[in-house]
Amino acid sequence: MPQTTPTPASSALEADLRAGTGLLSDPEATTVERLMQAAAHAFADKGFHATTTRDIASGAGLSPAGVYVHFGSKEELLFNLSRTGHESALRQLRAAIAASPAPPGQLASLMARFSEWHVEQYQVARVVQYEHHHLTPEHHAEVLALRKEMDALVRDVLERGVASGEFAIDDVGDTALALLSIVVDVARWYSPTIKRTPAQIGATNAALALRLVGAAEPRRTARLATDTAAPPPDA
Amino acid sequence: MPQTTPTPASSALEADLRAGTGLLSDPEATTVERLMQAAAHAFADKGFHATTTRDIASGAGLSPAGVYVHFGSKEELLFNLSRTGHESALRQLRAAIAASPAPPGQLASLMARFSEWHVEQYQVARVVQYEHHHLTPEHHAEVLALRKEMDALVRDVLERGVASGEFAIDDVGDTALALLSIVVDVARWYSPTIKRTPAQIGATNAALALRLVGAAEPRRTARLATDTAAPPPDA
DNA sequence: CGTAAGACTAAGCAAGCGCTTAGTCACTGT
DNA sequence: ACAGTGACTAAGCGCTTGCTTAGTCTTACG
Repeated sequence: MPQTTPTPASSALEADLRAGTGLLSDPEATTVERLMQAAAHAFADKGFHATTTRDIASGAGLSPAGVYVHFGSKEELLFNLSRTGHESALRQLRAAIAASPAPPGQLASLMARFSEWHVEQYQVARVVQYEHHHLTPEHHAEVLALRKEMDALVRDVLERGVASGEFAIDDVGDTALALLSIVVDVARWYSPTIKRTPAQIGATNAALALRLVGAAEPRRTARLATDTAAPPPDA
Repeated sequence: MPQTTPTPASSALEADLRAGTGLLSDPEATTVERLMQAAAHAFADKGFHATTTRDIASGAGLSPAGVYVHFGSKEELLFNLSRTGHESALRQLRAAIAASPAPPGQLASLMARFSEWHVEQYQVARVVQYEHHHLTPEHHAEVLALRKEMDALVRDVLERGVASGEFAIDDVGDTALALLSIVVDVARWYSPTIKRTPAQIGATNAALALRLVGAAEPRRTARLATDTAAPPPDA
């Protein structure tokens, strides 16, 4: 049985600030931070199982054994990344909802900020959205609780908007799921080679959300697609 | 260099018909079909790299070496699955569009049938949507061409709806991406334990799509969520 | 100065991996 | 009757994997 290191976690606020630092780990960062960055990069790029502990070690500038000074196993590294990532995402959601007094503004702000988070932290976001089922059952359950909280926050905004008459939708659960699909899917299709800025993507998804709940500004002029606007569907 | 078997492909029409056959491979099916089913099951469940060729072999009722009688490598198995899966998806899309004369009906039919496909073939759909980047560059390029076709079909329906004045949207590319996000994401959250039928999910997504393009039936009564309707966000 | 603790590496182990080899068996055509 | 063919397996090869061990170096502290 492996001697499990007592699970370091590196200030989650720091993690929010260190946004898109690029391919090679920041040599100024602590070793634990560099390991988490290297793991996020590799897990997002190739997936948990295709990533070797040697990939992570060399990405952080360590020998293969250096990983195990700080993390008891590869799965523990994934868990730390996944947990802090979910917590970071939840913080964004809560802040976005708090930034506006009424459901329509809350929904717009929520979609914009959460989409921007998926773009700016797209490596972490990919791990959060697509790698959590490789966790051990115990760790998976812990992360699932955070995911349910995220879902509940979105549903709550929708329910209050329906109650106030500002939203006109058929079903809160279905609509919440569709809204989250639009955001979560950003982590799948986004690539740094895409030219749209995080703010543009956020604004687009906020506008789409308001349409979906029947709270969009009255009417817009229909406009045919120009080649300048649309992103490629795949990298 | 490995002696590559001349790439069997098993009638794609057959593949469409054999929908959700469950966990264990159909013993009536041919060996190639059983291998593809076992691979789809394992790849969807654990991902390409976490799946061993021994998993696939035993899932198809063969010894580990039996796989290599029919496929030259594990990647070739993924490629066959991915290619026939993309072709099957494309066929659904085209049939859905052909089933209706005007853009609103085409969009509704497209969203409904494509969503249903993601549910009924959810193991294949997961491989199609989430495993294709594990292909070799050559094979990846081939399925990317099929993916671009799928995207083009959706955009075409939107553009014709905008041109006819039936759709009122801000940007065709952004809207097409959001619609595809809603459908593709079905493969992520769907699980056979969920109680909603494929037809229900398809109808929901068709209705959401019509709202999103501003072509929904005039107004609906706002209705608060009841516990009976909404699916869980995770398995 | 001595020593204890922590961060790290060189080397390597056992297990599991993708895939191959050599051969068996059932069936087909002549 | 028999050679040929294709589907399949038992055994295993060479390599990579996650992780461990034993030890070095640096820093902190009495």
